[in-house]
Amino acid sequence: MSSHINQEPIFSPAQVGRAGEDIALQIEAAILDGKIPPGERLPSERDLQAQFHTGRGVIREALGALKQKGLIEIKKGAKGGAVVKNLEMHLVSESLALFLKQQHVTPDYLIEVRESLDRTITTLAIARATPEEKEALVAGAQALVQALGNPEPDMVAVFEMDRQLNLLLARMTRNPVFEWIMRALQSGLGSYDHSLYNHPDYRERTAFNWLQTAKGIHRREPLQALSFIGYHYVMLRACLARESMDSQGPAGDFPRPPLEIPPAGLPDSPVHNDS
Amino acid sequence: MSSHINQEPIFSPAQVGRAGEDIALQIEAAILDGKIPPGERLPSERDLQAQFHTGRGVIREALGALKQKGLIEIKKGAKGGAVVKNLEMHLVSESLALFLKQQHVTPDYLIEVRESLDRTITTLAIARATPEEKEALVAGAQALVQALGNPEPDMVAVFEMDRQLNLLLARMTRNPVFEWIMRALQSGLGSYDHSLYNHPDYRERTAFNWLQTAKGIHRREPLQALSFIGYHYVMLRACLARESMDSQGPAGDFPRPPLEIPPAGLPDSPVHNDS
DNA sequence: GTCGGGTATTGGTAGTACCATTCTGTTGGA
DNA sequence: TCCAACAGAATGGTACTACCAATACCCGAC
Repeated sequence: MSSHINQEPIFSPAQVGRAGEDIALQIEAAILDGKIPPGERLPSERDLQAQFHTGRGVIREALGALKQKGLIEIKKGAKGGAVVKNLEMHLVSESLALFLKQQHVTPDYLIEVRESLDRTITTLAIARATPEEKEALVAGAQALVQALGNPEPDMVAVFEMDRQLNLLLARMTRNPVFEWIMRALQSGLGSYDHSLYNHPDYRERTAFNWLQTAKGIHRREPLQALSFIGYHYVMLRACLARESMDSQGPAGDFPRPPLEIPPAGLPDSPVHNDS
Repeated sequence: MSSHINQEPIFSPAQVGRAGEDIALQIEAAILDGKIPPGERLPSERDLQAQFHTGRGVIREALGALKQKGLIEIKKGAKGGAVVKNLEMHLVSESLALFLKQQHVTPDYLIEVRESLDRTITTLAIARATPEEKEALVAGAQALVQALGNPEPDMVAVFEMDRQLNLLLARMTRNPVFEWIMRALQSGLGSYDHSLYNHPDYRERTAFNWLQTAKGIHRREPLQALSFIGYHYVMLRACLARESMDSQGPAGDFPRPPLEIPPAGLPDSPVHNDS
């Protein structure tokens, strides 16, 4: 049953001292070169042990490293073993999240990056997305507004709708790299973004602002869309600032947050609808 | 010699079936909670084996995972062992870079993202970097120009200088997330960027353009700096287009590249020097 | 005081044995 | 004929032992 990799010995015995890493690198290279396509099974640990002329512990260590990187998936039992799988985004995100945790990165940093990315993404989306996608974006934003109109909104669903809207927007750039970075940042930002929907003061304005952004994109009005994007981040920063004050100073009836928030209810009609 | 973690048993025996992961998670949590600060040594593998009531192989697997994540560093010999270290950014970036590699992203996508990122980074760097950093950037660009003035330039050194300039610029934003993304994209872009220095036609212009960019940042002239950034990517795209034509069509004396490149030798004096 | 070797500690590798899980094929009954 | 239950094989997971290799430290000879 060692005929999965039968063309010729892809792998060669490892050097001493770093056998585990060496083997992991060889297998990783074979995977990235496409010699072992996703879905294919690697030989069993005992077969690899024989191929590499090493102990099974070393093989397990190497496979463990690849599993950690997300390159393979290991299943037990007969017909189990290591299967090459497509890298999933969430692993990349996890790696970033780990880094952000240990470095104690404040939300400011993430918000800044996301705002700049959002601006580029919006511009590209206007230029490249199909009318159907733009309409889907507007429809999604309208659904978000509607969901928040409910006096007892399902917040989990709302968060997911927001997330999907962001990803759709990123996808509209026709550049997958934007979507990947966006996903990674989203998992890092996560809860911060949610706080915007948790405050009743910001909730409706945020959703309505999303709708305006979508409409701006649909009308192919970059400057308008960018204005709404900016307003989103103005609100997000103010919301987080208020939250941190709430948690530190004596909660209750302190003055309004330092950053003055424009009044709610941006008119829908003033922006001319005939494009 | 098990007194490094002597307050109380931080760790508890692991459940069966996923002992390795379980142990890795426990240690990781202890590290991220700050119970084991960076620089501290973990108990030896044999001590951990006793604490967790498990085999040494499992311990090695767990430590290997943490090492893979970059949370610890393992040294051999007496007084060796696993020491907690600060997460290095390049490891985190590697995660995204690995993903980009497996997805076979074309250079177009990466270039687009990098250009938009470069523009934001440049703007922020002008606003936030110290004068010393800006001078260092100019000095680095000058060194690059000088290195390429040599008829037989050390290309490896040139690539590294270019890389370092990019990272310095990203660091000047005071936002580590930009540096993270930059590093990830760099390791993905890598060789594409190098082609700019490999073509004699573009080599000097690229370095000179770097110098102009750095000077624009130093003079706090965002629009000028952005113009030079744009020119860099104009050249990069043209260079890659020519390369792909070279490799496909009959190489030799075909017409000039489709995208007309402005003449070399942008004047240094015309931009006013008195800021 | 300095150099050198011995020794203890610790990670790295090899190998074996056994357990747990999963699939597969066979067998026996309805 | 069909289906369910069981036995067996393949494979990863764990445990344990032994030994090798590198490193730091100590101690004695010079």
